[in-house]
Amino acid sequence: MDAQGSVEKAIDVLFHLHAKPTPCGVSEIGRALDMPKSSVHRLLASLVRRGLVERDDHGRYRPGVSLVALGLGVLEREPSVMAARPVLEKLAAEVGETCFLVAARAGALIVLEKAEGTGFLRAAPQVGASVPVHATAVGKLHLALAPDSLAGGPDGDLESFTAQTVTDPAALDRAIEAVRASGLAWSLDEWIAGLSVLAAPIRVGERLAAAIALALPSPALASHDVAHLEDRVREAAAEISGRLTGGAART
Amino acid sequence: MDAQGSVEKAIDVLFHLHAKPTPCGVSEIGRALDMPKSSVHRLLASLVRRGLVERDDHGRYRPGVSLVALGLGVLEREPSVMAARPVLEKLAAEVGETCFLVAARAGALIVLEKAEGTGFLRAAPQVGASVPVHATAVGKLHLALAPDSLAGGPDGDLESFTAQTVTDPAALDRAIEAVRASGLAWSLDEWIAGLSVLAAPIRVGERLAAAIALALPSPALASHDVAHLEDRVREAAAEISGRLTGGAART
DNA sequence: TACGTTGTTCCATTATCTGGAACGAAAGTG
DNA sequence: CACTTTCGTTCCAGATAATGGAACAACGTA
Repeated sequence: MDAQGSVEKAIDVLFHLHAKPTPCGVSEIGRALDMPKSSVHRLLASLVRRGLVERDDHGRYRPGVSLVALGLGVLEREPSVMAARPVLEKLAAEVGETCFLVAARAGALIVLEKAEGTGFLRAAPQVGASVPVHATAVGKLHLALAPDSLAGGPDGDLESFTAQTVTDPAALDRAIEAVRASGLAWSLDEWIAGLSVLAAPIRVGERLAAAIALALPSPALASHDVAHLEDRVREAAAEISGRLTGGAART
Repeated sequence: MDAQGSVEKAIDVLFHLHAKPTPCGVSEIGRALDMPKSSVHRLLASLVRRGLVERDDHGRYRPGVSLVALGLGVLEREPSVMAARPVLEKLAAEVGETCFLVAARAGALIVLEKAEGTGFLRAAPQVGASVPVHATAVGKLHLALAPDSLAGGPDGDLESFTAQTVTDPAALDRAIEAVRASGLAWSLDEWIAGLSVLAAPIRVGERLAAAIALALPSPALASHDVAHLEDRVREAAAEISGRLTGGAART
């Protein structure tokens, strides 16, 4: 966690600003990151000069708007996002629930895109956020189909989020085997109580490029035709796969 | 444009990666930014360690997924975005055309949010991008109602984008006066040929907090009831203003 | 008013960044 | 297939730029 160079310290400052919901002052950051005020001040000055950090009316610091262009640029660069966006929106509108595009990046599972449904379950994970592996549908999907894409095996540290979280490695292995057999993954209240997720793989060739996930409030499972949901999610994933391999990713 | 410290150089490298559509190599960046390979390599290593930069299969460098969390975090932090999002979506769905939320940040006009319509005109500006001042509807709106929010007066450098761009300062002043009188701003092919935009101010108290913009292909103006469009955009802006002042910005 | 805290500036010390050169590997070329 | 070019990476002495304590001024508060 220690910073080695000035650029890494600057990035740490940036992430601290990002983590805090309200603008921060120099002294506060210095105390939190154990850095002298003058260093924080100088690093912030550099960040401000490049627009990564701004100052509000009271002189306090907050993340700057240049970051949104950088962040959105990353998403536009991802072909899977471009291919998945319309499909996600169509699926979300049909089913009325929120669905996500998730992929393994830098050894973690990152939410790349989201299409919100009409139900109460809005914005469960944020775009850009990372989700746990062993307690989510997309995580089990990756463990089953592309375990190498995730850093750090799920061994030993199976954190328990809810009473339904699978914490026994052997049980997790069985679940993974079931996912491999069916080509679909479920997560029933295993990460967040009341949240059930159905995930399907998006393949390009033999590789697992990403996963599509449909999130529902667990009680809503009773009022849905589960077999139909599985078919629709599978179809959507296949459609995205087709767009990716077919090369029709242009706007 | 010259970098002074290592953090600013690192940020310059980051922006260069963002500007290039494809992943870059160390030497290429060094040549473009006039920096020795070894410096670029070390800066990139720091950026990679913090996840702001990633490497593809061929070892080349590209912006990393950490940036999307940072960028999206900035948007979530903006109350105007949270307040405007549902209104923008509703307006876009009703009119069938793309509409934007634009605000002045750091002396420039930044697109904060976008709701795409069903027409052909998709994604004209990107979220996070900046738009010119004197040739756009939102720009004239800001010049009329809050000129101090924009850095650098529009004097002298009225760049001509199309044949319709207003390049005469006196004519621009007259246009600004008309905007101030009507409370609405139009841009007819002044920035991009074929693109017409209608903008209305979002006020919080006396201050101009942001602007809502409805973009249409210029030929579509004939098939729309322009007076009705103006009313709807005005209503939408008023609704966002109300959400901002009413304090009902919670999810 | 006196106090505590803030953001900012200054400056000598030295740690850190610099950037040229050398290296092995990979890609391109004859 | 050998040759050449270009790539990414590592190394290291020199020198620049980062460091952090102290002093300063500006608010906001007791």
